[in-house]
Amino acid sequence: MDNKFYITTPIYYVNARPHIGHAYTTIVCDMMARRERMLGKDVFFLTGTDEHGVHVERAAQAAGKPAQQWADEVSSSFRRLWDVLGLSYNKFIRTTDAEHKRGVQEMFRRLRDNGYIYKGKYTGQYCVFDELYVDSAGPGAPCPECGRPTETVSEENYFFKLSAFEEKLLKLYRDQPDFIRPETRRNEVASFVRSGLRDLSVTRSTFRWGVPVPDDPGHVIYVWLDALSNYCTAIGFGSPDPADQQRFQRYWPADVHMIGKEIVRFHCVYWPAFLMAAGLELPKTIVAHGWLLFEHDKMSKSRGNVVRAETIVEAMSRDALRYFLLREIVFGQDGSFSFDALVQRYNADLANDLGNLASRTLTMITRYFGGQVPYPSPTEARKPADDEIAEIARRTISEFNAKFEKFQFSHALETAWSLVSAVNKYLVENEPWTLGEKQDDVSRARLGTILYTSAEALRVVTALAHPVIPESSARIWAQLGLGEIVNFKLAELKWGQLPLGTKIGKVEPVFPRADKSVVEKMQAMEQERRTPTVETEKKAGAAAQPAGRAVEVKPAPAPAASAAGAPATTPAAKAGAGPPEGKISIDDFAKVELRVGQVKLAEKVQGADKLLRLEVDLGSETRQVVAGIAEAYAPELLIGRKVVIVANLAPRKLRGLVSDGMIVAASVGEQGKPVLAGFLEDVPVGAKLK
RNA sequence: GGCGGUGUAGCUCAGGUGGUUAGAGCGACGGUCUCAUAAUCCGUAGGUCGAAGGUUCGAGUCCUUCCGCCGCCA
Repeated sequence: MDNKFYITTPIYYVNARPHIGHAYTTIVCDMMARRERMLGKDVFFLTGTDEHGVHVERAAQAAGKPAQQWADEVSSSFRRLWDVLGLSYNKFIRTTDAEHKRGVQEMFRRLRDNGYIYKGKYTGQYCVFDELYVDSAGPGAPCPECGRPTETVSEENYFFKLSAFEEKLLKLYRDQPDFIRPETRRNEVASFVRSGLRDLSVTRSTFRWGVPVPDDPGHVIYVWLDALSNYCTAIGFGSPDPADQQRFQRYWPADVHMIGKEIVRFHCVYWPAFLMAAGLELPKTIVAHGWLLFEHDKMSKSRGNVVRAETIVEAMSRDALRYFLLREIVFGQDGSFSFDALVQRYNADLANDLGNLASRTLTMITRYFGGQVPYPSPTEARKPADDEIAEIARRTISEFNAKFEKFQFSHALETAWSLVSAVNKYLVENEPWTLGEKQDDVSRARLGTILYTSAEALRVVTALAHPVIPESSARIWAQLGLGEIVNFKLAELKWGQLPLGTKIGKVEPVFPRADKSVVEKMQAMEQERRTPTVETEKKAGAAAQPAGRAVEVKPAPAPAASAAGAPATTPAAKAGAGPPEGKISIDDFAKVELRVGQVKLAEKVQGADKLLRLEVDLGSETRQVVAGIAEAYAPELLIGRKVVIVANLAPRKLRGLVSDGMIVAASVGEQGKPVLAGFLEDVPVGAKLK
């Protein structure tokens, strides 16, 4: 078997700045890359940025910058973050790189030469915002992605014969069950393909910011074909240079494409179809992880927090963040992040368990044996407890590796920590400190055995955990007197390799305990860094969707950005010279347009217990508003009622319905029962509140 | 609406092919030790395993229906 390992992150779309969700994806890959390197593989770890498309063009425009300059700036902010996090990527690709563009054109040519591209005419609905053709929809129908009205267009495009791959893809999913992980994603993809594939439009002529189609520069290549090709172009595909070609031969196909669950379809349907059409090998496996959600901060008013990785690194450490993400979140599922959970996990596992084990073990070796790893007694001073630890360690190594192979990172770490617990218990039960007071030979031999056992177990855990906590594990390793951990061959790890008589290094705490003030510090840092520009999330500011452009439909961080997310979660705008902490200025309030409206129609939303669809007359116009008040108000009782509407809230889609505005209500009691705002005197429809 | 998944202690999760009193970690509470980062270690927490039926000598573990949540698709 060949000895290479090629792993990729998605390339991140540069219409928004990086946040902890992007960091999560990339950290997982970094950890896997480090582990494979430790196992002796020739690793190529790729990440980068996706920089074409109308969103970028638009974001740059809003910022008053040329598209390339905008892309340069955002791309470098990603790169900076990866460097702050100490990630070990081998290459950072940008889709605006000349080599990449050349490679994409080569990919297009191959598809065309192999007969999978044809020119056709599309007439139908198109969402300009998402660059998306909406099939089987009438004029003006809402975009399924963003809810904005679609436009009717008729244009000539190049199409890819995706329909020709239906059977081949289904066969692929059958024959290679690990092609898509986890299984639930594979089921989704298979059922999608089974329902029939349409040919895919793979060029656009409505904007310029992209890779031109070879021999037909009036068209640019659709962003997905452009973006996905990065996995090949980054390692030399499409280059005339023999060295590049050799590199491509060496590393392709990818061993792992790591992606977020929102871009599964593109990677598991389109990408393999493109590759088959181009006559290239398919990646070994595509792994979709879940999203990182942010818990509401219970100590203050509920509000959505977008946490930045830099804050955690600065207030705690890189390893604290890495450990948390990999241990706390069950890989593949959505996970929730909170500062409290982070600190708690750090203290419990890293400071109290592992850190303290290192500290107590190494201190005793220093004190009782002058800093030299003692000899374990072969016979007389040996007890069953010592062999039990050795046995647990052996089991831990194999279980840890098995879980890792199955991408069960959190469970693997749990397994490793069970060894830490066992050793802490072993120390209490065997009381080496009591033996340390005695000078007789038997006591000395017993003491040596105990401390050797403890130190050796510490070594095993440290080696296993190194990919996850590279810096602190390196320090423990050095304190054990073992030199550079990166030189260690993980494949050879087994019990009993700690050299006897090793002179241990200077002992110092690796994981200083974090107290509550660290949480406050991080919260304050986030508060401070939060700019007046509110970058909102699609899903009520709750989900950080790390990887995909498909859902990164945020507007650029433009000056006048308004909240498009959950109305209740708008963080207080804060500027250096602004109003006092927690207050807003009259100007801020003036941004909110509140108007009196009259309910003309109210009905339950199918399939949603809490939602009502309302049509509200605002005087000048009638709006559709979807409100979560069905449990408190019967629809028929609302008709004719005058309510207060937030009139300038960006439209949002709920259960497939566009909600254009928000109804104002008090939230009462623990259940947050809504009580609609109203007036004691009669007021005209359309009146503005101020 | 179709398909798929899921619902186990306060929280996060384990619980192949059904079998004694349903588990772990964290948190909480009480206690202990003192080598160690006020860490470790021990004990306690009494969860109708979403609900109701069914199959079975026996079901968290299989079947049916219902409810909740989630995903994909339409």
